[in-house]
Amino acid sequence: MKKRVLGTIKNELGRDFVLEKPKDLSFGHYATPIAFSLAKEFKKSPMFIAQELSQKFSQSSIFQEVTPTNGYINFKLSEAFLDEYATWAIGNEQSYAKDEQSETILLEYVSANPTGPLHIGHARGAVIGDSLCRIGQHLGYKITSEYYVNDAGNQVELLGLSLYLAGREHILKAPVQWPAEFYRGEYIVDLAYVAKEELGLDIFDGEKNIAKLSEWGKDKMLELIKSNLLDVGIVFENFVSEKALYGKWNESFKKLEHHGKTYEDGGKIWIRSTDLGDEKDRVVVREDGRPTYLAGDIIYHDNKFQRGYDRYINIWGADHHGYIARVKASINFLGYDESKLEVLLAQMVSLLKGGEPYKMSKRAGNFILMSEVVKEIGSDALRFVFLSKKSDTHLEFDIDVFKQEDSNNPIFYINYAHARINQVFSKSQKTIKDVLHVKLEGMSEEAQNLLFSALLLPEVLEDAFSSRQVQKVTDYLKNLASSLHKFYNENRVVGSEKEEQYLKLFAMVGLSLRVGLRLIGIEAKTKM
RNA sequence: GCGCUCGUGGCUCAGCUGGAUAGAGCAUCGGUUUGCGGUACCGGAGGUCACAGGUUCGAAUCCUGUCGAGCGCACCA
Repeated sequence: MKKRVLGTIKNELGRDFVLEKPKDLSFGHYATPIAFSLAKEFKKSPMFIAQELSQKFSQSSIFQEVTPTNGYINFKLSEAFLDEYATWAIGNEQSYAKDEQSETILLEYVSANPTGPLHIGHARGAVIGDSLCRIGQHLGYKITSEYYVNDAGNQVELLGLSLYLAGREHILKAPVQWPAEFYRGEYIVDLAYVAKEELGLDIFDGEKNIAKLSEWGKDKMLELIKSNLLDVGIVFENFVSEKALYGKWNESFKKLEHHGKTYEDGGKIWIRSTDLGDEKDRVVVREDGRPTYLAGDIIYHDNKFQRGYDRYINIWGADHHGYIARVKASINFLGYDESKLEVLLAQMVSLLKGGEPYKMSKRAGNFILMSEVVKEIGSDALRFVFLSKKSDTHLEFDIDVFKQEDSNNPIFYINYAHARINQVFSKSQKTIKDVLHVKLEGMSEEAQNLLFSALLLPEVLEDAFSSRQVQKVTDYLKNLASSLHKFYNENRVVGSEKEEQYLKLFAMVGLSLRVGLRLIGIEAKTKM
């Protein structure tokens, strides 16, 4: 819809312009302040220019009215145009709000260490990534979702050691000293028991078995993570193992060397990341020859860029923001265009329950499991909260709100609107087919506005995706639901003389609610 | 100390490629049903957009400085 409008206006004006939403729908559906910028150029008043320009549109069929107001030009779409679009959309649910973008994107998210179940902090990046993926794919982008598995390095070793100690302590009842940094969550003890079943009791016999426990435990944890993800409807296309890529280090290293971006100092190998704005140069190979974590990421990004996507998006926890500069520098040093990499940061989440704050920490024992919260409020609500705020702002929410069944609970509120529409249809004993032919013309101002809001979904999706701000979708859905409830309260549908028109209007609203929800991973309810 | 992010009604946040009276939800106060689910709707009150300068026709939005908050500052991952 917006594209048609943009096209039509641009055609008349013959230049670029900003198209925005008026503050108030009573001004029109779209508006442009272009007259202000032209005022200087033509040395005429904005009012005069707006007046003149708006007359150009008097013949257009998609606008009912184009009016100059205080220098703005306001466009009001014609009912025939809105109706035509709605009729098509209702009749073509599968194609509605789709687009034909062709960019290929590699989207990496979650990538939590395979050393424990997902906690609530991971959940945010997870649902944002998944929703971006769904929305983007709907718009035609070719998106591949990927999970980078940190299966090399200390963390996994630590997992093996922790399992080993847990087994000795709880199963063999041997006295054990726990170093501070070891994993102490309950899941470690549970997993130790599983190890006893699957690997036999003597796995806890001597330290020689720790490597085996690490490897086995990591696989188990990855399975657990996958099932945590599946519980909220997330399935990854690719899992890439850090360990498996390690063999390619020489290849990547040669590229860095070739570009003269490495040097040796103190027996270690460094990269000159300060050249590109990093605070200091970084070690990539330690004195003892072991590559650092950054080296792993260099290999991984080398691998990513070799696969030739148009764009790369990483979703990281906000505590990694200092890491962005060095990864970007590395990509540049490898000879790639680092501006193709975009990093979205997911900020911390603070959870409340009945006003009481929860504290969480990744390593200590008192973090909140994602699965726990899913169990309490369900996948839909969990997804909705995490999607309803910009990813890089702190998010605070109270679990109890999502157990309420009233307008305090946005997911309930939106579902209720959708269910209401269904209810009205069944009460009227008519189907969508029965009303599709009805023309949405001669309707009240409110009805027209509701229709217009319902038709905004495609541009909301486009905007949300290109700005990587999924909360624009949740906001839109809340507003649309609110408009529906309001309209419902003020207008009787069943039995009124406008019944068929209103049913068609409702069908359109229901469609946008349903499709919008689906694209953020939530199935709309038809009954409450 | 350095870097990043940020500071908008009591609370949680929109708005930030400069543009029409700064918006919403919650909380609060007051209303709405002899009608399709009141599990809903309407209205009131409440804001020096942290502060001080600057840029301009116009600044919550851009620039500079000050104050305050969070996070990061590993050869860990």
